Amino acid sequence: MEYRVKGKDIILRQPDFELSQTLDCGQAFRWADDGSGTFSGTFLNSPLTISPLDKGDNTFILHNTTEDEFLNIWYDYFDLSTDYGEIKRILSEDETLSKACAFAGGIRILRQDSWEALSSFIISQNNNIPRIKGIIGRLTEHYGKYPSFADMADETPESLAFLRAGFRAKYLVDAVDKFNSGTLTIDKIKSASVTDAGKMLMSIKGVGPKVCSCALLFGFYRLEAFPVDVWVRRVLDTYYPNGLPDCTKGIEGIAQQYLFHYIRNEYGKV
DNA sequence: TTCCAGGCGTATC
DNA sequence: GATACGCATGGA
Repeated sequence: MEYRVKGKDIILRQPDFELSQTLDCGQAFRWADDGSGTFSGTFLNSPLTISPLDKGDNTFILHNTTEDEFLNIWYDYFDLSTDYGEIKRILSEDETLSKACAFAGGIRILRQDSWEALSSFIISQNNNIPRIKGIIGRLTEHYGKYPSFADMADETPESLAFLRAGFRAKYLVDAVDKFNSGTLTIDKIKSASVTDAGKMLMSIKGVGPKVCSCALLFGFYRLEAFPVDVWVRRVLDTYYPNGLPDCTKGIEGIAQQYLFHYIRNEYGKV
């Protein structure tokens, strides 16, 4: 990772990073491509627009930000301290993963806000990505930002009807209530073992193994969490009937992202 | 019209 | 513990 300040922008050189693969691959739902490959989005209360500058040189422009904001927010959010080149070398011991890494080598795991990731993946269940984005878009438009669980304390399934989230609204309300009552806290989940953290998350109605592992991976940066959805189920059935290869140990979640992107392409449905 | 989408709760055996 | 089924919504 190298960067320099240029006026109001930051010029970033970062290999193993591709914007659409990272920002529009189903791990986050609030980044929008303007049609030219420039993405705009928000983390916590900080907005950002980021563009590819020179694909061959792995350079990007972070528009209208400061060096402080880059180092304190975006450096962590884009997981720039992690060497994905090394991770891909490790995973590429396996033939299928080697292909997946080659196909989608620009994926990075975003270090998202825990509550946003958890609530987003509650919304994601038995749903498709365009509609997930629509529901989350209505939620953020309504609140003028992504609401915290405290912001949503008075919501009921009925008051959330405007989301058109269907049966998921009551699950969102249950999550909101459990955090506002202190039955669950983000800090406790963060500091627990991955097993205990999973149990806490699955005490929420509407959070089963899949939503739980997505929340752990994308909202709590637990790289060993391995979400199994219909797509990954196809990968496992096709390539790994006897389980994941040893090279994925500890970084199953990253492997999952490469495989998820790869299999969706194989089926011609990206 | 029917099927499906980054699943899960519930009933039933 | 496994399996079947319903669930809100909307695009294909």
